[in-house]
Amino acid sequence: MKVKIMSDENQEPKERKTLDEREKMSELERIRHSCAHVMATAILRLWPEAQFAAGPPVENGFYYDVDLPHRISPEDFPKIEEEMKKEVKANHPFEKIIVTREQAIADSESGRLGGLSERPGNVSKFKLGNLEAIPVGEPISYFKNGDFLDLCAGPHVMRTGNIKAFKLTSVASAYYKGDEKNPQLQRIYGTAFKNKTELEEYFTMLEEAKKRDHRKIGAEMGLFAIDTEYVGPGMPLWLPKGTVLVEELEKLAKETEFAAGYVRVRTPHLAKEKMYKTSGHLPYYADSMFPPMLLTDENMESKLCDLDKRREDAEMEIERLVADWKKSGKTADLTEAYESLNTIRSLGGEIGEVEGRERYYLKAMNCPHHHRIFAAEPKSYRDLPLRLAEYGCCYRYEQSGELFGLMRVRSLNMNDAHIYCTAEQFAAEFNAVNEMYLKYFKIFGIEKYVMRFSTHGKEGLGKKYVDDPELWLKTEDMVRQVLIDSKINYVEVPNEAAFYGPKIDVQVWSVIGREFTLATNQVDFAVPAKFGLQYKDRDNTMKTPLCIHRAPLGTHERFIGFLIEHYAGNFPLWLAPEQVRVLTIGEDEALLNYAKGIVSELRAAQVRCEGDFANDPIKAKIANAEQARVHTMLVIGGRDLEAGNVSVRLHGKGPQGAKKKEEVVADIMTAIKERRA
RNA sequence: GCCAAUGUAGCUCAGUGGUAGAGCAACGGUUUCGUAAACCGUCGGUCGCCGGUUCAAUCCCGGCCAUUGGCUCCA
Repeated sequence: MKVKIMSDENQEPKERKTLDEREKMSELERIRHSCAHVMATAILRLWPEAQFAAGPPVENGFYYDVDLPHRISPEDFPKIEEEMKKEVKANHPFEKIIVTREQAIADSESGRLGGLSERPGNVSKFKLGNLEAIPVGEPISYFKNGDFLDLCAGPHVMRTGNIKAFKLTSVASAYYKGDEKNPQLQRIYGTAFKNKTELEEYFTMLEEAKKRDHRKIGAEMGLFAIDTEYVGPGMPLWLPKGTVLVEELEKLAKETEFAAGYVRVRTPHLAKEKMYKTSGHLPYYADSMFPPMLLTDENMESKLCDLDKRREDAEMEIERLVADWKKSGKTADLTEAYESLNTIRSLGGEIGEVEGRERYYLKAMNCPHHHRIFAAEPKSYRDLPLRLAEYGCCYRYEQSGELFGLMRVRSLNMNDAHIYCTAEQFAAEFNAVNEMYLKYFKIFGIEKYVMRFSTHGKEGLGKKYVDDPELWLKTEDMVRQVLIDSKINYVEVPNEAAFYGPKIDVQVWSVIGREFTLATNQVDFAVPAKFGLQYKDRDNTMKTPLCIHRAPLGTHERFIGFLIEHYAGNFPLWLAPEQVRVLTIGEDEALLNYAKGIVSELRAAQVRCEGDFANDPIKAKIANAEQARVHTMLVIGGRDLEAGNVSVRLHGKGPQGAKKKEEVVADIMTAIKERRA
């Protein structure tokens, strides 16, 4: 199962690890890295022609990239594992051998490196490539276990027998050195632990994690559905219970933003091509947008149809002339016919190009629309900061292999807002946005987070993106200062900025260890100018505002996906799709009236309350309610009726005893109002 | 988009070269039960879609679609 996802971080370290850093490998990493060598040994016994590339330890195990005509499938795992066991049992030492570069090159060319023996004609090409990456002066070493000789800096465990517990897990493809231009290799994943118990615990943990998977819980609770046949992949339908989550989040955002001085706007889902040409999104982002819609009027349709017919006729005429020519043997003049065809063809192109044929795009982001709202009315410095907020629905054409439940979708609702401000106002505004993040983290009990501050690379200054190096540096300094001043947990990542400015991504981890980029916060000093956005300053001159893009709750889709796993579907009362269920014991009329009265009272107070008055034993009703993850169950029998009580039971926490009805209702209302955890 | 695996009832899963089963859910009854499942019955499937091999395909082969695990990408 995928534990690390949505990472902006490249899995492969961009910089080579130094030998000192490698020496710091933990015991477990050494075991795993050594296990990768053992796996390579096993694969070579089965397929001696295999060529290996890189085999590092990773977060939950290890992999080794291999090039092999035979496609390894999970069916091959048992026999590979069998060979691995033999190698472990042989208990070969991992011998370190220091060699010269010349020696290493010679051993690669003979096919010896990454092999069990010399393999004439089968050059260890990837090892040769790896050698080139080793800086001059750094010692070059081999590690040898049994017959397997590998170019490797180590470190390893002492002997193959030290690998006590391992299992192969999956196959994937990967590009050599992670570069799309390089050949694809088969990446065989496995994991290893210090002992069998820990290995088993790991797989048990994976099973547990599966139970919290938002896709599973989403289906169980009836939160969302993805109808790939009729709606399309990556475009979730929010079912009634999931919509509750959506609307509660919107309510939270609207209240928070209102208090922070935001104003709300609404915009269409489409815009003309000019919008995205102006914003500069098209050249950078076209692949991620749905293809444009081409608008033609009826007149043009018929013209194009007519042309199609004329073109076909012209082509047939040429065919006929050619056929006659062949048949009769007499030369014929085709010039005229071809000229006619070409004229028709060019007419088609012209019609396609003429004005009036508009391209519309589904919006992939809300900012350009908001910029046009800024532009809709003249602005003065008194209007700033202007904070435009919208839960805007965007569409992104994510690659098919990227779609993943609610976490990576093609239709998304962003908790979006754009803050237009002056450079002087920037720090305070940016800081207020950060405060908002922290407020939300507190409400949801998100303790582990990191803000990734993405800046442009040095070589990118003034070239790749916005051609104003000074502005870049100045803005980055402002952001950095705010982050430092607010003592927020952040890391700086060069080279990953948006094309219009530096950005901050907020990374969080769900309880099952999944990593998410939840929210984003970007500085834009480029696009407002492209749209000619200006305000009149005190000195009566026109100036361009800065813009902060921010989405503390990210998108509904990803945030709710995260929340489902975070809470394992056991939402706090304020979020729970079904907050209260009243369960009756027996069918006495007075009892039913009492129960129905409670349901009405709670619903009148906007509490999501249902009644289960069915003809089932109370045990069954409770089992149903527990399974549906109803937050609060109010069990009512004869005893409660007489005393004016309700017996409270909380989901996952069991019975809480009988209490006065008024007291319970009041407590429910307070817990919801406070968004109690 | 690339590599691999998977696709049987709403859900979880059996199964076979001779057109399919179980449990739960749903529906209809019976049951009147105090904190996680009372009993009986009924309904439910073009075995992902399209094509091929075959007397016969859910099963074998090919293509497509979708999902999953990775890779690449991610404003």
